[in-house]
Amino acid sequence: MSGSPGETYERPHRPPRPEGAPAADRRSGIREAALRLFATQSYRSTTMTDIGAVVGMRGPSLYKHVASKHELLAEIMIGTMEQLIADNTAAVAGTDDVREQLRRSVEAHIRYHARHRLEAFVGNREIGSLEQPDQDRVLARRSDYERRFRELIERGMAERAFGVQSARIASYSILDMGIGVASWFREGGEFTVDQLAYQYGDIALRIVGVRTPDVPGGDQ
Amino acid sequence: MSGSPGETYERPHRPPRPEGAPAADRRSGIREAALRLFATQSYRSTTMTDIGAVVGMRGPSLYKHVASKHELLAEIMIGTMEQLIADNTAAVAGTDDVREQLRRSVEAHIRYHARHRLEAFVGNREIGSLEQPDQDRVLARRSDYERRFRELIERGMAERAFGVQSARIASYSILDMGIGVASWFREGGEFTVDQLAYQYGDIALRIVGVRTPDVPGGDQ
DNA sequence: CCTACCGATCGGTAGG
DNA sequence: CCTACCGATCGGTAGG
Repeated sequence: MSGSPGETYERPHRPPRPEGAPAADRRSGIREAALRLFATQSYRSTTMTDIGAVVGMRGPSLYKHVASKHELLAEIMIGTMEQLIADNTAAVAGTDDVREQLRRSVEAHIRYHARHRLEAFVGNREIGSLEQPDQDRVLARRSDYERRFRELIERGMAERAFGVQSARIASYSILDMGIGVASWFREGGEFTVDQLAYQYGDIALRIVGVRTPDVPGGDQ
Repeated sequence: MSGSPGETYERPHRPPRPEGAPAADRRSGIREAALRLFATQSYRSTTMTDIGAVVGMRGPSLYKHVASKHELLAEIMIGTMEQLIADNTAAVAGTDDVREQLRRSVEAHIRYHARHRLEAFVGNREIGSLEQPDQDRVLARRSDYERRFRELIERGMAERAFGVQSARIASYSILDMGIGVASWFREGGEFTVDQLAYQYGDIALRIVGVRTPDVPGGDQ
């Protein structure tokens, strides 16, 4: 729930290149640098000079590897949504039980937001920075992703496994609490990613009305 | 959970001033215009010319009413946190029951995020755009606000009214799902602000392990 | 409240 | 991969 992920960078004149770094890694190195800078300074405030400095070249030299600054943002954001959708597909594949599918969906959601904090953070803050047609591409994938959770909850309702006042609000609340994880989670803190995922799985089940241990006054 | 709040503006050459608008309203009009533009285009992408166009003057003329563009952002963000804290103080004042205090705190949280979507949206996205000492001022108020929820949950645990694995995660999940409301809520949609607040109050109670109607299979 | 304008910044291109 | 540089933008000031 705090501000943007904070790190510090140095920006020497002609520096941090491992000399003989394979040209193939160039592009992914640039993407990683861009991601870090977009997350900490915002897309708009990050300059090509900034990105270049991290990977050890001048701003204009980046155009040998990428078409534009916007392309870097679009790749990050579309890749993020594709990964979330793929993870969700894998999560629900292993079982037919709607409770277990919800738990696994939420755990995958949390795991992604904890392990790929920067991607998730940028993905949620920079939607307005995307130009068309990339913005629509990302929004379409977001709708798809949201729909999976809503329909899962609706199925749980139909099977009388879940009980909520509104499947839409239940799904938003579950998704939004996961999104929040990208803002405050830090590896090496009080909880591991796995512990976090499990706890949020429990919380999601409680939201849809499934009984979980740790009820008030003991585990009855 | 969608993108930024979308509206459209016109930017005529010398336009939308009600002619004899009281000079006292000038400043608040400018703040409102800035808020809308910061929310839809981001702080960084909003120019003084943009803001001036909304209130019917040239960019440089704004400096007769405000000290800087940054001052507008800082006022919005500090004001947002102060209001949230004041609302929370009022919310817990009317009762001693920890369940009822949590419900009212969450309802106030949701109400603010639904009624002041733009403030909340900007308040959560533009923290990194704030310069010191304003950023620290806002972060200090955020910590205060978060602590209120965490300590309330801890009290509920001590009184055996609540049962959670981690008060910190429970409070983050509750706060974060409320923050999400600012992204997707639209007045005139499926739910009124009051209905929304009530439903989230229920969800929060479920998260902390308090039984609520609409359990699976009827209301038990 | 306006025009003129300063000083600085930035994405991207040219042409090695 | 670099330097030089274009064209455009922007916050803010000067001086009415």
